[in-house]
Amino acid sequence: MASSPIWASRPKTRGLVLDVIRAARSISRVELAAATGLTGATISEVVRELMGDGLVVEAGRGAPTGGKPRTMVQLNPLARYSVGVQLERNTCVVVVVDLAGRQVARTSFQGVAMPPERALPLVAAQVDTLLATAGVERDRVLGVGLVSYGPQDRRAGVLLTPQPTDEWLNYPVTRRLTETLGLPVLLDNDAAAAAVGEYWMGAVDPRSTYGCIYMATGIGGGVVVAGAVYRGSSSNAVEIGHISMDVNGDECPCGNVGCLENYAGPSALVRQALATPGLAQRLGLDPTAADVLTEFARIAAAANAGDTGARGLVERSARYLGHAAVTMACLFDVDAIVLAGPSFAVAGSIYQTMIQQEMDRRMFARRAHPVRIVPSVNGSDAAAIGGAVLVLQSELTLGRPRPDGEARPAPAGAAGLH
Amino acid sequence: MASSPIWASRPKTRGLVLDVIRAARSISRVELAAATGLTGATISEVVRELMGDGLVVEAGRGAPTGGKPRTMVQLNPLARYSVGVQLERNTCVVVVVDLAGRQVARTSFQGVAMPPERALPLVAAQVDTLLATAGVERDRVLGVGLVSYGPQDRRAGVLLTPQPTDEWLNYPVTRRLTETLGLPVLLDNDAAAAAVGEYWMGAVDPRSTYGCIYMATGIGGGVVVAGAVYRGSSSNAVEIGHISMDVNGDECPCGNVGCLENYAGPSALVRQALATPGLAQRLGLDPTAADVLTEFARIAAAANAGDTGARGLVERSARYLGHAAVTMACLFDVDAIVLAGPSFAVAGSIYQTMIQQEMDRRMFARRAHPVRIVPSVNGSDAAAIGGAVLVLQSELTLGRPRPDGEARPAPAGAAGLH
DNA sequence: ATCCTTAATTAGGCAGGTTACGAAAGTCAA
DNA sequence: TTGACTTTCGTAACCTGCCTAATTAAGGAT
Repeated sequence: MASSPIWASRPKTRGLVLDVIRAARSISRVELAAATGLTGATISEVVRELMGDGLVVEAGRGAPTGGKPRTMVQLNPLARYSVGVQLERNTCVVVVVDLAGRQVARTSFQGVAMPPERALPLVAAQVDTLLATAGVERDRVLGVGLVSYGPQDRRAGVLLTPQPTDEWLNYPVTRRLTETLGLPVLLDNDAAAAAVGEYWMGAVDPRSTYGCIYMATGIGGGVVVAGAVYRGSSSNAVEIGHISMDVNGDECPCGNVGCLENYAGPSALVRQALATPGLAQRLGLDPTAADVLTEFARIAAAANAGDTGARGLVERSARYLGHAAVTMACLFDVDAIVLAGPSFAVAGSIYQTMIQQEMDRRMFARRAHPVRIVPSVNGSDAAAIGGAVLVLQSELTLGRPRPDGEARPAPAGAAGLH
Repeated sequence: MASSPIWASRPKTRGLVLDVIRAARSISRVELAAATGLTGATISEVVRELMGDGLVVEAGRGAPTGGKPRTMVQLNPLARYSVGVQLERNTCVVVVVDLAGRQVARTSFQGVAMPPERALPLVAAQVDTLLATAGVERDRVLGVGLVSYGPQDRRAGVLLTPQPTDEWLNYPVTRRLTETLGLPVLLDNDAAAAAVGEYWMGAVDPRSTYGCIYMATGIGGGVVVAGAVYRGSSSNAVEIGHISMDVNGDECPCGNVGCLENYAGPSALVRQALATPGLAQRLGLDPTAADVLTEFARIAAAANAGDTGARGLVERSARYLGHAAVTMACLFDVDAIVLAGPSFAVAGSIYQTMIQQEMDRRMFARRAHPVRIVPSVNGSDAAAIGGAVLVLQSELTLGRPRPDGEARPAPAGAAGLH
């Protein structure tokens, strides 16, 4: 029953209305009409359809206005769910969220740094048990959003990086997971996912253009324009971790020189801390530790606690990130930049303050509007939640782009670049 | 007659069809159906309407296919015109283009570095005489595209920079020109205009995402996604001239440090040449010259001719531009970057070669697709032509966004950033 | 000449919106 | 309490823009 075709008719209008209801949390039909530009008649009908599908429920009356009071409608969070899976270098986070984007279950585990043939069944098992323990019926799950760092072929559902192990390169992750789980699987970039996550949670103005810097082990970026991810030509946009901060800097495995990640990323900070006499011992860093994030967390904790050495490292990193943020703002003309991911979660306030400072100093004169630096509302799990949200968005509010290629064929007589 | 309402009905479909016809130059109805995804019936009707407006004409038959031969249709270039006006620091270029984007008249003059009250009437007079001498009837002119460097409030039609003189800041340029000329006036960024100019001329794959670096006195940037300019939150996106190339670099009036423009821009090169002993005399540079572009042209000419000193300067500039291009490609994920504007027109091949080299070295490993660096098909006047093209695009192929604000009001219950 | 193939037009229908209007449900003042 | 007024929401009738299906047009092959 729940698996009735929710994309039955007029998918675009339904999606638009659903999106406005979500953003407003609770809204009346007249307000919906004003917000969407549709008429009351159309709204009435669309809302009735949505209620028929159980996606939306009426909830009380609005404030008295002198006439018939407005009846408010809101999402029925229990109507549908989606799963977000984030693959980091060695850890994996799985979340289940409801229609409103709220987390209803979460688990995480280490040890995915193995070939996909062995890792993906583990992931699938975790998804299965998480859904079971959370008591979520399978036919109410819209799909799985799989997010990861690094370049990828989103359409093909394939990673273009030989990490964590060589076998991952070009391995059909999406297809494999779809087969094992029996659920639609979407692949996307972690930072892009974190960015839309903010939108879905209502943390940003829906009309705005904003960016996101996502920092876990590496540094990624995403930009959202009016609720949609900026994709570029191959969905590998906003690779902010590998823009050059110094034309004379060290060569990076990526091919570029002086990459941001090598100055400001957690790996770089841990390396710098280990190279600073005395600091490593004082913070209890383990030079042989495999997990960069926990080592970085120690540095961040020390910086927060007032350790001068640690704070110096973090501030240096923040200054570089500030410059990168200015570059992002210059190029994308954003209203705000969200800081998301586990590494900002442990040292967010230092980063936020310093990046905002750099932004105000470097951008102030040139623009009518300021650029705000804000922490993510989804904290450490922003990417996984964002992955789940991407599924919600693609299944509910976008105009149902069929997964089987483009609707519109290539213009026949169009010339290539000559 | 020519001023009949060309946006009569189904503006979106008409725009789409017109755009495909333009891109293909000559195309049959069946091919139009395939390219747009519409059916032959709809295409028939739309094409008939377009022919009724005189925008499109039948032109011969297609190659035999075994059945009834296809009748080809193409744009009627003489049906409509538009005007492009580019304001540089001290010079102004005015062009008239036809529907196909081809230049039918051009003029340029110096001496706009005066208050707008005096400069704009001059510009208007030039537009008037250019239209008159070209023999273009006024009611066939769709409008004027005014393009300029620096930050601007595109909606309000106002420049946000106190250049060339203080009075320009916040002066209602668009409104003033509209009044004097009696034609619709659009304000836009010169680099963004140059970028769409390429699209309209059929120089790029219509489905691609590509960037443009525009270099006149300063350096600007633009990005086009599927034929539409990437705008960001205030239409001041892709300010590539002011991204930082060195976190320890000199402070720029813009507020940032180590701005690209101060390493690689023509002003910087002229300054560097004047500071190089012997070079200034050898190239015949005038330390008191007001016009940077002609001085830069001397350096470029010498570099092309093999002067080692001059070539060194240009190559240094090209290397910096190469790094900036890599940053642009990293963030926007573009297929190609077009080099446009007068400064590339005089030293294009050196720049193109070196920027392509940097791109291949710095980006190669990370992506499935390469990024091509290509010269503009519109050469030195790319921005002015682009300005005219923006008018064509807005009047003909876009879904006719009325100039009086947004069609869709703000979502009522939507929360701001909290 | 007749048939086959492909192109373009015509005719009719449906989806998804619109405007116009009326019923329902409240507030407010006499 | 009651009638006047305001506002919401649903229904009815219509309009636009596309579709499908059938028809006409214009070649080539047999």
